[in-house]
Amino acid sequence: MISVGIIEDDEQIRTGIQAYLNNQINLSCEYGYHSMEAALADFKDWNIPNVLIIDLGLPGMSGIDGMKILRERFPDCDLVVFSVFNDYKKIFDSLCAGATGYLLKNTPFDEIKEGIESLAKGGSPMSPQIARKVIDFFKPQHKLKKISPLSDKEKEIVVGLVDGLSYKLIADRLSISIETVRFHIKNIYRKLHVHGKAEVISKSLRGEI
Amino acid sequence: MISVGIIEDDEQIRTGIQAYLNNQINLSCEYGYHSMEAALADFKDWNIPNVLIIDLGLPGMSGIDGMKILRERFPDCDLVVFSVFNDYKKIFDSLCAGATGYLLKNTPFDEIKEGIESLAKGGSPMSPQIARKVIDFFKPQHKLKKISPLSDKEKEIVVGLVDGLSYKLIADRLSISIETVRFHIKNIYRKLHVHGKAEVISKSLRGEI
DNA sequence: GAGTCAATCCCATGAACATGGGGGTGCCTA
DNA sequence: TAGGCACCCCCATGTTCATGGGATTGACTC
Repeated sequence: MISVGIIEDDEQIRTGIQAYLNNQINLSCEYGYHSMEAALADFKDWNIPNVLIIDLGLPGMSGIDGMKILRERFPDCDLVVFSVFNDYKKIFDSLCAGATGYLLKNTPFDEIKEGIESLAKGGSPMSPQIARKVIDFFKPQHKLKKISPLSDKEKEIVVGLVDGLSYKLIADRLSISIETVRFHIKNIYRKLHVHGKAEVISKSLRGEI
Repeated sequence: MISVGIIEDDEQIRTGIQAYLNNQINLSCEYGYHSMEAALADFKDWNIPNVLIIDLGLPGMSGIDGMKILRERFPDCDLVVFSVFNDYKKIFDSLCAGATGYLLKNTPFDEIKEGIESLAKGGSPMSPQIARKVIDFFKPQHKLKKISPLSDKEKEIVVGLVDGLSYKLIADRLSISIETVRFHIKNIYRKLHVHGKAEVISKSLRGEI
């Protein structure tokens, strides 16, 4: 028997889901709250469901802020976002806050049920649109590739800088003179509008090159 | 009608899936290959399925390397990994290579079919275990937080370094003397066993602090 | 075949950094 | 209450870096 809770300010939705889940043979949903504050006040180590369905657009504390606290206090409770939002920011903020699933509000009841069961089996329920966006996060981004104004050689030099090498060591690694390294770095600085290797390393590691 | 292709060296699996998919009213699976090389030789702009199911452990060119090429040449063809591997490296390498879905080899035929349909609707089919690992990627990692040997002030200084500031500017930002900045940086270098700000920036941005 | 451009080298100067020493003041904890 | 630790400041030395000027070569374009 999986114990489920729901934090959702729309009473109709909340009670509807509670009623549906309580009707399932393997689920119970005794925990229903209209706000994150109410939920946090009620939960204790010995009084916490296995799974929490959380709306993002709550009055008072937001679902995302709430999840950070919940994740900290009750790491064994799986958090599932239940929201109308499907934009990147909301999705990634939720995942970074500790959500283990993300279902859109148009998800049919039976799929919510399946999602909860999937959680128990080590899965992560996501609406299709959400899954696609999460996957897209890893996709190579060609667009940024071409805007790099650096030549191949200059990029090699940047790698050396990122590795923390001195000009001398970069020269040795690339089998060129230290003067050539100097020359390239001058041009790198010009192209990137920076004035020191620290900024080059930052830009590089942040993917701005 | 969705056109599907499969690249899989195990003939039994390949023909089995082809037969099943061809039996579906809304799918066709005319493209079957035993290796990535064979597939790449056959595909043309006018001769490419909508969806490609790809095994990772192929003889010759690996599925991951192949996907990189496919993604480049045929960006409109959705790639779905079909593999026994469920380790982080394989998963993320696949996604970075351009996979839009990832199904484990124990996936029943009907779920493969549903996955393909989901793709067409903008979804990203993933086996539950895979979805969980992808989601976990975003989860906050507390464990590394405490091992940082740097004091609070030192961390502030590191932020300044990462921002590419000179000692003077860091001093101004923190309202302390440049000599104090020097002092802290000396200690930072000692603690991190490095000998220059470049290495500090690298370590910091790589999450090693 | 003149022009552009990346890449290779050289020199010089001032600024910034790395590293080694000194001093202090507080706060906490044994 | 002494020792440890984080924080604050100062000095001196040598190294590395940033930036400006040059010059040459080969490849590719027009």
